[in-house]
Amino acid sequence: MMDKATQLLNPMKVQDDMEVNKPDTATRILDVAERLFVEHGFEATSLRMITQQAEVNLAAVNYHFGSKDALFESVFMRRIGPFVAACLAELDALEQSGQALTAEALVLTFIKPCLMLSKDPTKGGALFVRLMSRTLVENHRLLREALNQQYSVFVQRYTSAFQAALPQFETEDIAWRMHFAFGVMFNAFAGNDVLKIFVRSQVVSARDPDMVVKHLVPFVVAGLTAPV
Amino acid sequence: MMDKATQLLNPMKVQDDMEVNKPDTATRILDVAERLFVEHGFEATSLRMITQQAEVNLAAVNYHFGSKDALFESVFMRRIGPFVAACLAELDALEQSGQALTAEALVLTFIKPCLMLSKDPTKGGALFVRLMSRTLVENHRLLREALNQQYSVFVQRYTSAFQAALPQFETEDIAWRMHFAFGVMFNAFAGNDVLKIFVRSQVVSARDPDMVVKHLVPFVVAGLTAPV
DNA sequence: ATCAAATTAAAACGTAAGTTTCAAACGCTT
DNA sequence: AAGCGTTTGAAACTTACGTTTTAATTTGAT
Repeated sequence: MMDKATQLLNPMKVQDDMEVNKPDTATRILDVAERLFVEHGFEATSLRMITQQAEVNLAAVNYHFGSKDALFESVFMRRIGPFVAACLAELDALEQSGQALTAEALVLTFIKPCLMLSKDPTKGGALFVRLMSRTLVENHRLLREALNQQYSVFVQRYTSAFQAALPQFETEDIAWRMHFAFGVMFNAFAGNDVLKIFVRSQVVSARDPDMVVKHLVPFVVAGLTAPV
Repeated sequence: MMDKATQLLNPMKVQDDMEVNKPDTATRILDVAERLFVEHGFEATSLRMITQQAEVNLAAVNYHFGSKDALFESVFMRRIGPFVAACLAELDALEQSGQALTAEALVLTFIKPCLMLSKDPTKGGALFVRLMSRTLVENHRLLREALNQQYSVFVQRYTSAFQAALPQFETEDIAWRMHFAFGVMFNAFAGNDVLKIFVRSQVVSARDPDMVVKHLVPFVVAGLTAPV
């Protein structure tokens, strides 16, 4: 298997393809797998569904990724790194800007990357947050280990920042509020709507990311800053 | 197959059992299936896992419920009806009590049934809300149809109530806030914690329902009543 | 042009899934 | 006690899954 670094050094390869802009096999698998994992979940998505829609051979998955488990990990890891990095960059920028460290400003450091991703199809679009959401409830063992080791800094940074922004609250209160706040935000961008179980067409279903943010920010900020 | 009504007329049957308090086959299947569906999801739970743990024969599932799909529907429907009824009863009680129709009071009409269920193992305990949560993201087609027809009144009643409690907001704003509010509440009781993906032990993980409520109510009420 | 490595293709493998079958056991009425 | 509908039990069936194997093909460097 040729590694990514080698591929990037030879971009002419794609020009030889008959079909223009058709990504290589591994990328096509990742793209289709991401969409199907989000739509149907990990277990309900078969390698045959993936390879058919990606127009690649069945064996290509095991050749490029090793196993279905490893494919899922690759799908997830492709997105999580850049996303966390974007959030931390926003945090850095805010802290070094000299602006007041308010709850709203902190919320926006998370929302802006979400919004950016939601609008960029090449970065998985709105699919990524939905993938996170599904991953959360499906609770993959392997993923937990890797994420704990690599991205615990994400929570630590936000915890410190919120403690600085909301000094009037105790650590435990802040933990609860962060728990709720990130929950709402993730579910909002993922389009999870409990009420949609019961009624057919909610206004909320038309999920324009900008509209989500417009209503989401006041709600979350109010929750975070509410008196105990 | 003997129907439930007939069974209830013959309670002596259980007394004949060697093992005391051992529910009948169908109930044992429902109980185990509920737990496994919550823990592993619908697709990842096999009928063989269920029947082994329930100590019943494999064919019993198809005999009593018809199919795995139908079993899931039975598992879900056993809980949703009483839960919605409990919420509506709280709503009725509140509206007829003459108390002020505040956002907090409305929130409590939802939270009290959640809390009640969470503490009653015979009613599925905390499992039910987690089942709702998983069902939401797994998005079963069959279930949607049934729920839309039966329980749209749930959303309608709460929508009317919140419109009365928050007359200063427009209908669309209220729809968004309800969307967020019910999302937080469901996820709180379901124990879904996005941050738990990144760090091993959150305080929130120790999920005492009373603690959840204590922190949840101020957060949700603040979000619902925040100025636009 | 040639050769070795990387990739793709087709087929088969072993396993586990949901479902079905049919006989045995049980429970209730007569 | 007999008979009949209900329930349970053990086994087999069909299908689909993830994976492996082997050969064909393509690719890139010599």
